[in-house]
Amino acid sequence: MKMSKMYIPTLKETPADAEVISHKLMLRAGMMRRLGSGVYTYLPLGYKVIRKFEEIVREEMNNSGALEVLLPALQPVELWDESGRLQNYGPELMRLKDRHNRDFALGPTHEEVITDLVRDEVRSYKDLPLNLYQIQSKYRDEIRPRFGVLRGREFIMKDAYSFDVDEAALEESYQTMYDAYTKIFSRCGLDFRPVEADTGSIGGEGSHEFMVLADAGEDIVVYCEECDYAANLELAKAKVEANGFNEDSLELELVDTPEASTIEELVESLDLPAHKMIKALLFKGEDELILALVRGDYEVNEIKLTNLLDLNNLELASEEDYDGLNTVKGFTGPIGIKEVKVIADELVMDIVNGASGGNKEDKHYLNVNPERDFEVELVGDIREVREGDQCLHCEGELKLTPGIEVGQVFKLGKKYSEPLGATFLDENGKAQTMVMGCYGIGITRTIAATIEQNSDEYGIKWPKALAPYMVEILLMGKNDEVLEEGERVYEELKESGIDTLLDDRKERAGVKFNDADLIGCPIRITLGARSLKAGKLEVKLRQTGEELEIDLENCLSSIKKIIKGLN
RNA sequence: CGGAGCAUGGCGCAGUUUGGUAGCGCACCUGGUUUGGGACCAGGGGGUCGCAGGUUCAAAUCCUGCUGCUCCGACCA
Repeated sequence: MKMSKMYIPTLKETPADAEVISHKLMLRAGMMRRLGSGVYTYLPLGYKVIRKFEEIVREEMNNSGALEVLLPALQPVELWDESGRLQNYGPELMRLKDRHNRDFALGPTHEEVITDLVRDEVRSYKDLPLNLYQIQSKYRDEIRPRFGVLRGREFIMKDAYSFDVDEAALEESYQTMYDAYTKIFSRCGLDFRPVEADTGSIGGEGSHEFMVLADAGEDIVVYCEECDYAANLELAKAKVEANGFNEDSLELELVDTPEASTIEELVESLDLPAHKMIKALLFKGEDELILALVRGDYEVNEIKLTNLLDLNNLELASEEDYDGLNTVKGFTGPIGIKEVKVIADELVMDIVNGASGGNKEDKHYLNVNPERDFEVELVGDIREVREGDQCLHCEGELKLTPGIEVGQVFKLGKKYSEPLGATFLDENGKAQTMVMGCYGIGITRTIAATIEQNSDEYGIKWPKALAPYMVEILLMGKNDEVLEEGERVYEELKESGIDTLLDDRKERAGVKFNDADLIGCPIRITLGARSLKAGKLEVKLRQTGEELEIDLENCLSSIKKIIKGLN
């Protein structure tokens, strides 16, 4: 493509409302523009990158036996009612009405639609396994869209849905997708990790997220330094280490702790280490209050707590919720509290002579011993893993790092096939419920994640698989020889299938260099009178900054060689 | 939904306190000089000052209401 015929409106100044690198650069490089909150228009350059990535996804999906379909974005709300997700998904669902006042939703995901299709079409076990996928715009009415395309309200996703005869077959489908995802993100040159993940509102029995490691990430990846354990902080587990308190239990004591209600203040005023404190947090479940206990040096992990109690909804209690519990906010503890379900983290249980809230203004208990001094209804793992905790599977230490979720695979089981009645006849002519899996990749989000991981102060540094153009040729000066030679090299590269951009604009050198850095094609060729005289081409690699000269004569083979060596 | 802020040409902003001819930089158009890291000179086009009311001789500026957007939080793939 010739720059003079292309439309790449680069910006010198950074748009004011862009926070993260990918957002700034996608705007500045002329890839996209904002239409409304969380809604973007993709310009030719941005769309070209999207299509490159979609092609990689298509290839790997097709190779793994999945079949591409196109599903409607516009979906009758009844389907969501039928699956039972209408309440659950609630406000995230983008709703609208047609002229007859019928309710519709713009699909945030397509489990219902695909299951509806398959239950009507697939009758026999001979048609299974089946894996259907689609790539299209999806919608989520985000509370707060942000970070450009990383959290938008309209975004492009690839979603695949597998249908199997039983759990064992699902396991195979799941593994196939897991492997395909690993291939896809590897081909993109991304630094990523598959991690164990919570299933959230999609539901199901097991899940992995594919995380691109980047500071802009909204998730926290927990990984082991020694083995390959990795999980989202939402459900990451660590080894239970004994507290090792070798002391006799002492008599319970109520002491004054004026103005001390945080753990730090208590460590100070009670002269007791944080790991001997019992931190108590009051939560509101669906129809009961829950007092969650963790050791003072840990935080409560709400997702673990929610899952342990098998709830759909859990939130921190409000001021009013404390009424009638025989306690005071800021001094809440398990001893003598009423009307609440007490849930303790496993590390709390072997605390000896600890401290807990006195349930009275400015009072705390000392020499608290679980079970002797208070009862616990349920003990489990409800604490958030900390950096440095010991790995559950080996002797290694756990590390925490931010990550961007670019893909997630789920074993759905019968979560949708059951309520929607997706059945088939087995070898014995008996009706069986299909076992499903679903597999998503955020297309536009992956593009942004790639930029988060590949940029510098001058612009984007595309990995070769996603680069809009592999090579950009900059023409220096306007003498005819430069133009002709440039055109010739451009045609030669193009004809051999190398996606090439020719900057033939009547711009000054500095403008071209800066735009080239911003757009970030992996290989930059500078062609001017100077090098032409020497029969050379100047090549600069965007990823490494490496500069080299190649002979003009057989530049094609040199370029091909260079491309092979790129990431 | 709670808190904070913003809305003036395509982009970034000033002007609002103290009401009186809408301005600057970038971008754009024309001509000229330049031409290997975001040139210079001259000329030019483009804005219902977010929307609706109100106060006033006069409103970008003061008052009321609304809308949109951004940030922090809650929430979320």
